[in-house]
Amino acid sequence: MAVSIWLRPERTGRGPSPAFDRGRIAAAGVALADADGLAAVTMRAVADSLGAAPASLYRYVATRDELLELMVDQVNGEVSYDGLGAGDWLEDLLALAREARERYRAHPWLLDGIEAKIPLGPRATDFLEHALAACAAASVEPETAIEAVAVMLALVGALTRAELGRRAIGLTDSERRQAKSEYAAQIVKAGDHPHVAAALASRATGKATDPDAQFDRVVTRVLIGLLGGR
Amino acid sequence: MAVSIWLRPERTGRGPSPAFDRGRIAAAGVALADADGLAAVTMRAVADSLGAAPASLYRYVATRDELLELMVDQVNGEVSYDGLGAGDWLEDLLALAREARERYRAHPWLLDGIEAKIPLGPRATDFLEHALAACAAASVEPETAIEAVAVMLALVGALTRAELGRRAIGLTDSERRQAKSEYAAQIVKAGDHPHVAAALASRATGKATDPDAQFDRVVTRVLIGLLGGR
DNA sequence: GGCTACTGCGAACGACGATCGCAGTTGTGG
DNA sequence: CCACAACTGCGATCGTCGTTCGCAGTAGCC
Repeated sequence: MAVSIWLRPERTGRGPSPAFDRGRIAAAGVALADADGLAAVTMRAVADSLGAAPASLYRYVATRDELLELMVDQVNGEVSYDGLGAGDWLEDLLALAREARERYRAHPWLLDGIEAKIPLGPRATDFLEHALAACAAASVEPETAIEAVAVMLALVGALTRAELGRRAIGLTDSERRQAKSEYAAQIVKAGDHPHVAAALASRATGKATDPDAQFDRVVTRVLIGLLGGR
Repeated sequence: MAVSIWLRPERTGRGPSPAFDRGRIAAAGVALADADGLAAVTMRAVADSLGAAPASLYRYVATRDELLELMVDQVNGEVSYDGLGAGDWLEDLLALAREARERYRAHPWLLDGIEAKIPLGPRATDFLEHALAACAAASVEPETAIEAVAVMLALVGALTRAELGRRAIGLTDSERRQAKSEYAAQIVKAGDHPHVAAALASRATGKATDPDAQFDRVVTRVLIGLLGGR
């Protein structure tokens, strides 16, 4: 029941043919989430956008959580694995990391922490397979490889979140604006947090670093640190 | 209004003295979340556990999201910064990482992704201050330091999540049990995902690795990779 | 051609977050 | 000393949500 992503009871042929399928429902949910965030994905809204009644969805999806699982699996199907296996393992992993970041950019609601509480779907297994294949070329133990992939994915999420400004490690944009006339500014300037203040100042005055270059650099260093090489 | 963690309108003295304070409400929310997960933290449940009516909470907290902000800030106050600054920067950062992991262990609902969509609270700023102070001893630019701290925190979350088995990068425990007789097993054994199958097999047969040693090793390697040294 | 297993769905339930206004309480100013 | 103002907790209620139940209709099977 919890693994319902994988399988559905097969049709006996009896009765009217279904009006939709799980793929279309998931796609409708993804469209709503892309437009107005994860909170906009209500059963009624999805049903509306499909021209159906709210109760009809439950013929295809057991619960809203399962719909979210299908949505995550759906966007995992957008990942491309072209050009892998030609270069060295580091290039392959970096390409996979870029692909994962593109997925976060296209569907920022993935950053809301849904993936963490959703079982690994079929398309996520595809990603894992390719990532482990790349690690195998680095000739490390499987446990080390799984570890490295997990770290890489967490890393991509954190970096993309920072890039999208949804929550910088410093302050949110809107907050940074408010902070000047708020208690936050007092705390920072009071000297309780000199390093934070310095970091905020340097970030304000510093030249804008290229996010793509930063991404590649950090991911590469972490992967080399974990898998050795070079 | 969004930065209400930092400040509240001061009392004029007029009227009856409040029956509670934001700290007690946050503590009640933390207790509920610790016991039954984040979903159990409803305004009514928190009010009940305080012996108050649901509507009364809104005298202290503007919205449920603000209550969650207070809860996160509350548990951030449990972090200890003792013994820092004595050794080298790597030891300090590792100690902070261990402290962060302890926080996740004590309050697993932090892994549900709340932190990501909550503005940086006062106690989180304290943590950031200590972490940046440690990075300063490594003599790196502030931007690199912020980056490294963000990566470290994402890393701690990912590792702790894996350790708690809430979602291993492989499969959930309950799922791994079901998978044997489910479609998942078919996929793995069908040969579509040989590396995933190998990793699962090696994990099943492999000796149990010490999570603490693994944690220290991974965090150390990543930090060295990001901040240089050694 | 009836039986059966399906379909979509109207109506409803319970729980939730949030609001409004009222009764009670406390300090303050005249 | 007392009326007013500024607070308090909170009962009642609203709108929305996820989900369930049962019914009417439909298509294949024996």
